[in-house]
Amino acid sequence: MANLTVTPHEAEQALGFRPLYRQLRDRVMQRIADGRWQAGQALPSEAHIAAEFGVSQGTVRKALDEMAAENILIRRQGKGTFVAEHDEHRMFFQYFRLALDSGGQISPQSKVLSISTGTSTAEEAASLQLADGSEVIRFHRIRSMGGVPCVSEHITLPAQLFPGLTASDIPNNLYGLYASRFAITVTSAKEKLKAIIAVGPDAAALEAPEGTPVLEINRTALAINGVPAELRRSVCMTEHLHYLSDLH
Amino acid sequence: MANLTVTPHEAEQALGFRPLYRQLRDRVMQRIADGRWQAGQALPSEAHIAAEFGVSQGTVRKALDEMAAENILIRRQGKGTFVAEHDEHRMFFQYFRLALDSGGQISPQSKVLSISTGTSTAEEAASLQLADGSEVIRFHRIRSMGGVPCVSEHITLPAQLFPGLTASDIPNNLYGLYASRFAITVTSAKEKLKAIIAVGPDAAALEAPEGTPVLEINRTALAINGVPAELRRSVCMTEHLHYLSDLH
DNA sequence: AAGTGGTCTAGACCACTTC
DNA sequence: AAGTGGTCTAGACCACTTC
Repeated sequence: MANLTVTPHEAEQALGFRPLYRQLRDRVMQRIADGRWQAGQALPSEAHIAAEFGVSQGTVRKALDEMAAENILIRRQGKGTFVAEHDEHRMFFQYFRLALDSGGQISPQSKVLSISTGTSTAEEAASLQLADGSEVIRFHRIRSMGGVPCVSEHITLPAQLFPGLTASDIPNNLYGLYASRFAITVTSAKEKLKAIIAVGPDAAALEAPEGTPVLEINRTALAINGVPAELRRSVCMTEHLHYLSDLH
Repeated sequence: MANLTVTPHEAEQALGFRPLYRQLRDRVMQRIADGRWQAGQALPSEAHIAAEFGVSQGTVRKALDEMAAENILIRRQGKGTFVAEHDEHRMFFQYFRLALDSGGQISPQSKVLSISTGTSTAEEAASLQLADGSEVIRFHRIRSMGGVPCVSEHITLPAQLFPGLTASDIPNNLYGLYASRFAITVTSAKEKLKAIIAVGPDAAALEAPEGTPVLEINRTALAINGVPAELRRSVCMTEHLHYLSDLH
């Protein structure tokens, strides 16, 4: 185990006890991150990995099993261990919880109505854990299904994390863009929902008559390191749509 | 391993391959279910369990680790393995997603307004996977926070699963009652949310003025075996409340 | 010092997939 | 037949808790 940490005793001194299989896990993660082992491809067999890193197959197994439990790897008996493909479609619907009452889950079209930069309000700064008055990027977009506007979205981003973002860059799947261009991987989000009456620019963008009840969703999205990366206020027409929530 | 299934070959014939550690898991589950190992109490040590069931300590470990991952057991190095306490409070808020805008999560008071039995509608039968026209129990209750009505709930139960349920039985925490009195443990639920305008008996029960936007939640709750056990339509005032959704 | 779960190893054999 | 991950065992040693 010359390649990994050292003796248990030294490791203990340095940063508490860190098991071999976790050290191995770190190194496997590194290989995935630097592209030596690519998404969708097979890793070497347990035996090969064990030989290369100088640990037992049992230790390799423990590291890979842990990563499989976190959906980083996929293991298939008889075939091998593969780097998971966080495919676009699945990722998208993980954070898009609106579905048609009739059953289908369809992808909406998006159109950016405005984009601007400015200084954060006290509330934004608090939610994004920024210093007061930090630079933020704001944009407003409308999402439609089959040509019918259904969601009006107001998004606020810390400018520091998204240098050079402009309206022309904005695709339907924002979190894919955040990951590929800004190395910001959204891993969780917290949403607060309310029923309100549509008013002002939202009502206009949604073509909602006076007094229409709409679903307001306030989201804070967190990056992989737990840092808030996005605020999003969505106003949704729910006449033919609903929001799906799974409780476990 | 005379106590567990038999030979691998026979098991294979019977129902496909079922590993030893899973068979052991089943038997441990049974002991927890029949009360021989009670919530909050320690199990015998891995070595004792291994000896009693005639398997290796590694196999015991694999069974217990799996149950720990599912929050059925809690393992503490140096202390032992304990049956998890699915405490009331945690269980309740797992399925009660409404919180005050001001921050606190408070438990609402409940009052049953009406209860009746009848035959299921086609829609209810489909959602509960019952034969058309099966007997169901329906009740309507109102939940209040600090004396202010906030949720109007319409609940439909398959009468077969809840024999002898009457209005006087109904506590604030229904799922606790289902588990303790009817041996029905709700383990997951799917909710569909919409924004609507309060009308009829809901508006009356909520003391909602004409045109008030409210959050409508349609829940299907599933028991441990995956069988639908309850339908619940909740109509919520969200002026000072919001619905919390965590996405991962 | 004694008891608990946690880590790590080495090795046998099995289930599944591919050739 | 050969290669993969999955199961199971036995045993050594370690980290943590309690006495």
